Amino acid sequence: MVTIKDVAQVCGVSPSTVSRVIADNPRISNATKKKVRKVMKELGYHPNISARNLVAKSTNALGVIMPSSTSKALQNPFFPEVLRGIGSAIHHMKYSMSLSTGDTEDEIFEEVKRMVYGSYVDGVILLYSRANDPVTTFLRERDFPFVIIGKPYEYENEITYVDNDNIRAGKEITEHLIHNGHERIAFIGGSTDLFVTVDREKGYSLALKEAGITSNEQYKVHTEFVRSGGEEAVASLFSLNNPPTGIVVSDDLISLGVTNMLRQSSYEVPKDISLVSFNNVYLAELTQPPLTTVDIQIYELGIQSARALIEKTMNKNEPTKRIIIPHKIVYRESVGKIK
Amino acid sequence: MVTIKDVAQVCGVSPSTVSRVIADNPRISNATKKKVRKVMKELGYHPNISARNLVAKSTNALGVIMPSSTSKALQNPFFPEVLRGIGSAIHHMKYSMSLSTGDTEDEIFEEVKRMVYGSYVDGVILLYSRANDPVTTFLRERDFPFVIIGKPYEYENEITYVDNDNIRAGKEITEHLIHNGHERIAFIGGSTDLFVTVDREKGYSLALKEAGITSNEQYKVHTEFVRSGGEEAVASLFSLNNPPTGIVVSDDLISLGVTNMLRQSSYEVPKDISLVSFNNVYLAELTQPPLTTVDIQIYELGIQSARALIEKTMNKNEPTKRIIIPHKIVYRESVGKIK
DNA sequence: TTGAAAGCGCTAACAG
DNA sequence: CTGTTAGCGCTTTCAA
Repeated sequence: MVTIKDVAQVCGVSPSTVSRVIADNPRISNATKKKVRKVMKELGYHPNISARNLVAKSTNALGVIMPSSTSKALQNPFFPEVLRGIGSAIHHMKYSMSLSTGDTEDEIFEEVKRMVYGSYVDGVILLYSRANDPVTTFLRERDFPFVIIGKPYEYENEITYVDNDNIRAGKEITEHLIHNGHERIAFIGGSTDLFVTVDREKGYSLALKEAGITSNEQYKVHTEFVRSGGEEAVASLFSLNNPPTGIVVSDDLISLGVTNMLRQSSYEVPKDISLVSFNNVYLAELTQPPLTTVDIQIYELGIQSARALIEKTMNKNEPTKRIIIPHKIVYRESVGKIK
Repeated sequence: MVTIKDVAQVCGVSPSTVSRVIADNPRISNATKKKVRKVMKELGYHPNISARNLVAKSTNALGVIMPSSTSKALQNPFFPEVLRGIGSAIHHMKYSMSLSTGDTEDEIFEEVKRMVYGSYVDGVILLYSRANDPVTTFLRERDFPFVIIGKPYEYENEITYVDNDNIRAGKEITEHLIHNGHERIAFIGGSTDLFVTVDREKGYSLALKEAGITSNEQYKVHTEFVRSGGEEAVASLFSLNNPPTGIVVSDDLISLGVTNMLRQSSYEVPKDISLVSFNNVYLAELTQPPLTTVDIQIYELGIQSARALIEKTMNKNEPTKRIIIPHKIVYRESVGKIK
């Protein structure tokens, strides 16, 4: 391995001079800079990160924590897409990303501790937001820089987070159904442990209320991402006296499941029933019919969270921020007009 | 930050003793070990990784390289699933994972160079295999430890890789169609730049040949993951004089698209046409009907690649290996009997 | 504009 | 069984 000393020796300068050239220190003459750079290239010199990190007491790396993967939820295309966003921001800032996937809550917590205690990373991005999350508490108590993608359960004002305005998005997409003449509108969501679900449902309720439609508890269904149980829940929706004519589904992946249950019961979208959902992952245009869905700009969520976190690591008392990424509705063919 | 010296001082021993306790060196008395450990806990001591890496000249970290994300292919649930596998292996070995997503080939190459030159990682896992890949060449020429998930394009005997027996899998799944009476069987695959596609198609051809079915070039279609163009390709399949009664599709995600094109043309699966594919991602059971597909054990691909790579980094002249992960066919409802 | 020297936190001979 | 010492590769005062 070629070190700073080797370069220095060949150049006939001191190691510190070489170091300064690397940092592009303005107090080094252009002549020496040029010479040193030439030699660095010739010898194939590359700075050793560990050595640099040791003295700098910082790693220029961010930790990214995936949610517990006990459920199949991780197969949601949401994740590769945020990772891409984070990756892009990180690349441009010359940072690196340390990824942690953990099967259980404990495993995740362990990994975070390793990252933080071992000074593996300068900050952490949480790809989930859960109630009573030991990780969040840990990070908060240590005052270790972190951001959440999604809305924090507690201490909302003390935690920097990047999210969509899910209430508004939920409202708007429901209104789209209303504008198309729908009045009997159901909501199918994932676990209520997740804030996204809750917020999107809030928006749904709000839209109904504003439109003067009385909401119907029987129209609200919560199901896991996985098949099991989901079918019955949806089936029950259609055994009602007044089955819905439109459904707001909280996630494209769930929509896929719903579409198919519908088809099994010989309901046709959008003729018999209209469907709208959220995320606009690649799948949404692959289904038949393609889904009208809220594009939440997943990639951008990734970029912004990484940027916000990097700012925080560079300046410990950067103020807490709440960054809301705009959404937009993508109109496709899953919605029909009533009457 | 509490260092080894602090612990040493409080314990009244030398730093090296503390270091040895950390390494659980057998030549330290149990008494001191106990005392030192107690103090470490009390002071909240955690070893500094950068310092350790500097002297150890190794980082206990693996780099993971995603394919270029210009195409939407990255949204394939395949990726979160391999990452989980890798993450699991890595966690148990107390390694960490540095993830690189790059938009362009150049960006990817840059990141790999950073990882390798900067000694960020001890080895690299490539989540793709492409012809004329500068990254592969770079790694090979430097003799830097790496493994490929998939089959290398060149130097197959010199590169450790983890893959399925895609030819056999392709053969078996095609035979399943044949056993159900199908003779006019088509193949729809992704880009032929990918070895997976090629191998699975080989298996398909082989099965036909063994069954004495003459293969038909018109039955072979290649389409990108993305919608565009895919529809026409499939449509052309059904404008033939003798349209197929069964289709082997090289990826569950493509299957999803195909199913929907089929439905658009009022073909019903499995009544009018049978469909089989590969990967068994979560989606495969969410479609209507659920897909008969080859489970390639993505998670296991991840685990094994990480393990193989770690072995390699620990022992530079660990022999080159080819690790084949067994597949199994998951029978669901997308296949019908002919006659 | 450059060099000398100290030190980041840890490990590993070597010595005892 | 434990301490002393040197050094990993880099940055950064301080001095010139």
